[in-house]
Amino acid sequence: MTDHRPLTRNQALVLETLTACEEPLSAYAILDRLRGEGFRAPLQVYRALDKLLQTGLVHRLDSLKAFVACAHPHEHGGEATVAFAICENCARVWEFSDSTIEDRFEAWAKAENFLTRATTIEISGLCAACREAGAPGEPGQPGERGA
Amino acid sequence: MTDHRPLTRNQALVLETLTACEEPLSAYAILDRLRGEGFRAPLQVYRALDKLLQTGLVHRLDSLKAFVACAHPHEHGGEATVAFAICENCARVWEFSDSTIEDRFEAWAKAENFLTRATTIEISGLCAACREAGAPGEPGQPGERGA
DNA sequence: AACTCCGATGTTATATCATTACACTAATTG
DNA sequence: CAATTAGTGTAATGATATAACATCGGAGTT
Ligand SMILES: [Zn+2]
Ligand SMILES: [Zn+2]
Ligand SMILES: [Zn+2]
Ligand SMILES: [Zn+2]
Repeated sequence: MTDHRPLTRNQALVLETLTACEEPLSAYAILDRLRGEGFRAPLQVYRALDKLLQTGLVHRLDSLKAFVACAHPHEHGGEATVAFAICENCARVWEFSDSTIEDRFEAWAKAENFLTRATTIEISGLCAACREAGAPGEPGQPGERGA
Repeated sequence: MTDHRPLTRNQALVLETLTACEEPLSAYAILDRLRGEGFRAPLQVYRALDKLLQTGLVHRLDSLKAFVACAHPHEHGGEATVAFAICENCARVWEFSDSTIEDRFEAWAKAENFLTRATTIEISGLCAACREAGAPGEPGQPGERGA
């Protein structure tokens, strides 16, 4: 199923950009950072992202409309359900999974005869560092997304 | 916190539109359905939605970029974490909550000292009816979203 | 009534996110 | 070689969401 051919130049550049960045980046923010490498159009980014999403090297955060490199020690091929905690202040992301949570979702699906294909879990809030440093709105370090 | 003043005309119209529809609707789909009532611009819809989202009468499904009326028997004011199961074939949505799941998220947050503000859970797949009727991709009844 | 405040409204323009369409290149394979 | 497949470059377009500004109307005061 997982195709795993080596990454192309565009795919590698997009992945490097995301890996080098602590925060999620929008597709257009990635584009801007890769103009020096010859990127000119959104599609070049979106197409690379499509592939990286398929292979699990990158995740899309629906609540931010942005993308992050997978930073989780787990193997994503195993299709484990992953949750993302996103700090609204510094924009950092934590990936974690919990087998009990997975079990409960499976139980619900079984009871309802629902065939699960994908599960999206995103938690927004304040990370430990930002709780101490600043306040729930006061930017400690704003952590600008985008350009 | 919850303001609960009576709904304005625009808010009521948007809510009625969503309630009358079995599927989630995009803001622009709502706009199209309300042109007969005098709606002309996206902002009229988005502003009404903002209020309805605040009061919990409507939910936004990030994975669909669409909105649904709250159909859950629960009281949303209680801030219970709700999960949405979305059929990719017929677009119908099921809302449910599970205290064990909530407990596990709380446990993670406590361990990480993360202050949770909102939790988004969306499960995509095939509902029981569509599993029997059709196939995992073959449209039994496509269930067109949007216009 | 006149004044003020505040939430809602109407309208135009703009920003942001994502895809369609088409022509082309490179590697693979029979 | 021809056929297939994935990837690429470019322009145009579509879909989703917000900014900015003027106005309106009710509630509470004076
Ligand atoms: Zn991951
Ligand atoms: Zn933080
Ligand atoms: Zn609800
Ligand atoms: Zn269905």
